[in-house]
Amino acid sequence: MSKRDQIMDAALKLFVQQGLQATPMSQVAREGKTGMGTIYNLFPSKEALVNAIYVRLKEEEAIFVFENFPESASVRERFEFCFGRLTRYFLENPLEFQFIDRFALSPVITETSREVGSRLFEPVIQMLAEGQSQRIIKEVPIRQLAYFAMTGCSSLIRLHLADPELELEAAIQAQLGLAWDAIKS
Amino acid sequence: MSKRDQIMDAALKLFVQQGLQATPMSQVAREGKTGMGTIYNLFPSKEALVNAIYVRLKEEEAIFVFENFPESASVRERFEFCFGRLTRYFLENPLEFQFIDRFALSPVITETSREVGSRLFEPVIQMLAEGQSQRIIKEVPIRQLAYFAMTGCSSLIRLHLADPELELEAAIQAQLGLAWDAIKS
Amino acid sequence: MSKRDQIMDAALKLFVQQGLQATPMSQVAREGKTGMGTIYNLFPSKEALVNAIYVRLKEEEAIFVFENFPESASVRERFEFCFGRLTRYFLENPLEFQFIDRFALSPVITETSREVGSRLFEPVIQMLAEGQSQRIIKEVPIRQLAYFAMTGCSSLIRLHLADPELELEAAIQAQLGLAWDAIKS
Amino acid sequence: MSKRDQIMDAALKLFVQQGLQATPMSQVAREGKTGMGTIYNLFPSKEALVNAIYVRLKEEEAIFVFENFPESASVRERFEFCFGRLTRYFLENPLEFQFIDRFALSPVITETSREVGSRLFEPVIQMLAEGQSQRIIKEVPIRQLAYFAMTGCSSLIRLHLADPELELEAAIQAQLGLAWDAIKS
DNA sequence: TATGAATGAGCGTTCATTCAT
DNA sequence: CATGAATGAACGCTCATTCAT
Repeated sequence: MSKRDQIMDAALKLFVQQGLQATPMSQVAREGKTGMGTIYNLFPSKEALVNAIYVRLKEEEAIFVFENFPESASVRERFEFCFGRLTRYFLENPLEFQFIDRFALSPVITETSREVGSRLFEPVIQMLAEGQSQRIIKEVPIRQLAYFAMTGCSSLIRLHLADPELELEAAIQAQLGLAWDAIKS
Repeated sequence: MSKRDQIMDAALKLFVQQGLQATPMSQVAREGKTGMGTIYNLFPSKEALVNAIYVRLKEEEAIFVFENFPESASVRERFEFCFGRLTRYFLENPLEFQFIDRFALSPVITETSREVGSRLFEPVIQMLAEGQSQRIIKEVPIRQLAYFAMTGCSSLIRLHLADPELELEAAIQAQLGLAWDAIKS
Repeated sequence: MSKRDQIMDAALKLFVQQGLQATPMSQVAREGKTGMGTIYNLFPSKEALVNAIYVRLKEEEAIFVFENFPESASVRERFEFCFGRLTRYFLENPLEFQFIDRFALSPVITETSREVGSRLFEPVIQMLAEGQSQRIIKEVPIRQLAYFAMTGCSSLIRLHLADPELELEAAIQAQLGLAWDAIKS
Repeated sequence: MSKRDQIMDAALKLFVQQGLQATPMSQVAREGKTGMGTIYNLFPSKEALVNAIYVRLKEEEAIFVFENFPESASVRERFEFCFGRLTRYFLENPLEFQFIDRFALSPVITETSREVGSRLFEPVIQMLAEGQSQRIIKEVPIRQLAYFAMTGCSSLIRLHLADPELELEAAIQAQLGLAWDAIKS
C-alpha cells in the first residue's frame, strides 16, 4: 500500500474515533507508519489531508453506488438500485460514513471539496427529473426530493450505529419503501 | 440579560460561524462582554460550555415544538403540528439549527447531554405508536420511522441554508407531504 | 479569635501542606472563614501575608525560647536552656517549624522580615561570646558557631518529621550533647 | 552541550535566582536557547524538570564526594575526607547548593527523587557504624548523627553565601573540627 | 525521498487583586 | 468594616509545521 494510502487510512480512523482536533498529526504519522515529513510532502497541511480524505471517500462512494447502474431500467428500479447500494455501502463502511456524516458540514471542508460530493447527485437528479416527466415522482423541487431521500438514507445508518442489534435486511427494505413512498406521486 | 446568557449567546454564534476549535475562549469573553474568569466561574471548561449550550438549545426546541400541542387531535394533525413547528423553529433560528446539526454527533457532546435531546422524541414516538395501532402508520420499527422523518426535516433546513432563495412556505408544505407519505401505510 | 489570626492560621496550615503557589488566596479565605476582600483589607498582597506569618512565627519563637531565660546562669546552662526550648518549641509546633524551615530562604521573604529573625540570635551570640572569653567555647567566629548549633537543632526536627517513631526525650538530650561537644573548647 | 543539559543548566540558574513559580517555562526556553516544545519533548512537565535537576545534582554531588574515597583509611580520615569534599563541592557550586537546600523539602520534589538523594548517605552511615563499633563515635542513633553533621555542613555554606568575605580555608577546618567533636565519643 | 527533532505561536485555564454592594 | 463576583494578565502546555540530515 502506498504511503499516501497508509496515511489517509490511519487519519480516517483516528479522525472518526477521536475527532479532528483531538488527533495530532504526530499520531497520524505513528499509526500510518511514516514520519511527519512524509505527510507534509504529500499533503500541504492538516486541512488538506482532511479534504483529500473527504474527496477520496466521495469518489469511492460514487464508484460503488453507480457500478453496473442499470441506465435503461425503470425509474423505480434505478431508484432502488442506487439508494440500496448507498445504504449498503455505508453499512459496510462505518468509518467512511461517519467521516462524511460528521465533517461534511464542518468549515474545514472547502467549497471545492464539497462540489466533488455533488457529482454523486447528478444521476440521481436526472433520474428524479425523468420520473417527474413520467408523472411517477411528485412535483416538488428536485433538489428537495434528492436531499430528503439521501438524508433519510443516512438516518438508517445512524440508527444502526446507535443500535447494532437492528435486523438489517428488513430495515433496508423498509427504508427503501419509506423513501419511495415519500417521493412517488 | 444574565452574564450566563451573554456568554452562551456569544459562544453559540462564534462556534457556529468559526467552528469549535477555531474559537478561542478569549474571543467568547470579548464578544460576551465579560472577562475570561467570569466564563470559568460559570462553566468549568470549554467542553462544559459547549454541552451547556447544547442542552439549553434542546430544551428550547422541545418547548417550542410542543407548546399548545393538540394532544387529542388526530395522528395526522399531530404529526403535521410537531414537524411543522420543528421545521419553522429551525428555519427561524438558523444558528440554533446549525449548532445542533453540526455538534450533536461530535465527541464533545457527552452521552448525558445527548439523553436530554432524546426527551424530545417521546411524544413523537407515542404519536407514531398510536398511528400504528390505528393502522394509519406503516408497520416499521418506530425509531426508524421517527429518525427518518426527523432527518428529512433537517434536510429542508440545510437546503434552505445552502440556497436561501427557496420559496419557503411551499417547501414546508411539500416537505410535510413527503414525510407523511413516507410513513403512512 | 480575630479575623487577622483566622486568616494567618489558615494560611500557615495551607501554605505548609500544599506549598505557597499551590494555595490560592480564595482557599485561604474559605478556610479562614472570611471573604477575599477582608484578607486584602488586612494584608496588601499574598506576599505581605506570607511575610506577616513569617514575622509572627519568629516573634512567637523568640518569646517561647527566652521566656524565663536564666540570664545569670552559667554559659552551659544557658546554652542548654535556649537550645532545649527551641527544640521543644518546634517539636510541638511542626507547622510553624516547616513554614520557617521551608520558606525562610525563599525569595518571597524580604530582607526586612529576615532581620526580625536575626533578633533571636542576639542573646545566643552574647552567650557564646561570654563563653569564649571564659575559654569554655572554641575560638571560632561566633556566627559560625551559632549557625552550626542552630541548624543542628533543625536537623533533629526534620528527622522527627521524617520518622515520628523516634524516641524523643532521649534524642533531645543526645542532640544537646552533640551541639555542646561541638562548640565547647 | 546537549539540549537537555542546556535546559537543565538554564533552569537551575533561573529557579535559584528567581524561585520556581517566578520562573516561566518560556524564560527557561529563552535562556536555554531552545523552543518551548523542545523542553516538553525532553521533560513531560515543569515538575518533571525540577525533579530531573534535583536527581542530577544529587548524582553529581555523590560522584564528587566519593571520588577517590579512601575506603580503608581510619574513620576519622574518612570522615574528614567526605565532609571536606562535600563542603568544598557546595562552596564551589553555590547554585547547586541553593537548589538542593531550598527545594529538597518542597512538595514538588517527589518521594522517588528524594530516595535518590539518600543513596549518598550510605557510605557515611557505614563509616559512622564502624566508628561506633570501634567506640570512637558516640552511641547515638546513626541517622541522628549523620543528619546533624550534614546540616552542620550546610550551615557553613549558607553563612558563606550570606557573607562572602569569610576566610574560607580556616572556616572549613574549623567546621570539620566542630562536626568531629560533636560526634566523637 | 523519508525522517523526526526542533520550533514557537496560540490555546485553555488559573488566580491575585479590585470594587460595588 | 466585610464580602465575593468579576476581571484579565500570565502561565503551562500542545501541536501544526519546518528543515537539516
